Amino acid sequence: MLDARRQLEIIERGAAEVITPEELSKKLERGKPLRVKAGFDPTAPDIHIGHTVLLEKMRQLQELGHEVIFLIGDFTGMIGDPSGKSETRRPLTREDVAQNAATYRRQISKVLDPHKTRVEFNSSWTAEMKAEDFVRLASCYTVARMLEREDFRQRFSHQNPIGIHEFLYPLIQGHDSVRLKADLELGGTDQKFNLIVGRELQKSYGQEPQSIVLMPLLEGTDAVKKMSKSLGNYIGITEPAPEMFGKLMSITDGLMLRYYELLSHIPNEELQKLKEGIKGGTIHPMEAKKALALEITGRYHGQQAAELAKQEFERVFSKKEIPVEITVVKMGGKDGRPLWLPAVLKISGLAPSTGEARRLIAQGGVKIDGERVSDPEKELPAGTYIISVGKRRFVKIEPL
RNA sequence: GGAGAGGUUCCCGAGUGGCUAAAGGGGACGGGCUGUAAACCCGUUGGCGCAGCCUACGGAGGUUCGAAUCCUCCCCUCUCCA
Repeated sequence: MLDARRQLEIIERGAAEVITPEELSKKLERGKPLRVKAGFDPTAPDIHIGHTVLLEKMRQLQELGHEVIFLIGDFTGMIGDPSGKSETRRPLTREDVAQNAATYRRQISKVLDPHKTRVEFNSSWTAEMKAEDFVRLASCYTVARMLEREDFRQRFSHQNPIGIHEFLYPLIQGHDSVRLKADLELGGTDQKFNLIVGRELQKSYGQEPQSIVLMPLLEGTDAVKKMSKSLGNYIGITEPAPEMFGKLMSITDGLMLRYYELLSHIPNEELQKLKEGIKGGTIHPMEAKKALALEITGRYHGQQAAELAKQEFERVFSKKEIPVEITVVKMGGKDGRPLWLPAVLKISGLAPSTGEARRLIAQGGVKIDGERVSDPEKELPAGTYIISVGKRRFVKIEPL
């Protein structure tokens, strides 16, 4: 095992907060593998690279020789995290959970070593708890301390409802740490309160409290809001390689450095050099971004696919050539009559409506075989054409 | 249970009888500049073979030559009191 100081350096990379570094350092100095816990929601198993920030941290800990537990909160999921607005959740069935777990297992194997990863479900011990066990658990915490949690505090002061059962969420999550005898728990910054409850509960149950590493919530491709599916600023890890590569290339330089810090496997020293190189002008940001896109795309699709995605990117955007893979749409007017361009754009999916198509043409966004067209009433005789809208949407039209 | 506020186009949000396909902002898209960056500038942002027509301001009716705007009923959201 690496010495404690080096380990801590690696663990702290990208972390928003460590509670507390001194305490964690002491644990590491013992030279024994730590038991590391990270909990995941049993819903939404279709993960994006924002979720992988936590997974990458888990991977690092695995490589440092620690025992990593991937905990699926299937029991907690029935309560619904209070922070998740008021959406009443449909309780997941056993089959849902099993299926989601399988998806998780498959997707996380791209980051974590499946043989070293212990997967647990918190229902396996929570479902067996008796009423008195819950009472004992609940007695370990006070209402006043519960109300320290920001969203509880706010709702309480605004006289908005707080279900009693919502208090169980942090308690059960903390109790998981007790059951697992966790030395360290990882979570997003939004989980801070819950993880701290875990510490308190461990003390109540006579255990050494877990340390905590909080990871930031990764900003999405817009560089402002946190990555989420509903905001459409995400990069899903199952997206096709060219798509993934392209999205990574479109992020801002600042965000690129953040992605490097939180997602790349390059060591801290190299990261430092990279930052300096970009600042000093010896490294072109675009080259650095290509390397990042290559690394991440390669992680989920393999080196070869990533390399092809890069070539494709350079082909289409640097050399302005047409893509290798291009959607082909066959169409033709009746009796060889010419095709009305806006209709062609609509049918081929390049525009959602003929109105939109007209606008795109008028604004100079449409090219046929590389030639810009400006007449919305343009008609095309039957034939083969490459039509493009903007920089990235291409379709090949062929006669029926 | 009682009192009040509100539901407008992708989102926020103006609009209180015709000049309103509906201000302004955000987002998105297209163009310019570039590194598909970012920032910035310009433009577009209901549908339709489009100088015109059709559909739209929670839903259903009604008043009116004319309604997002006025009336009636219904649905939903929120706030305050109990």
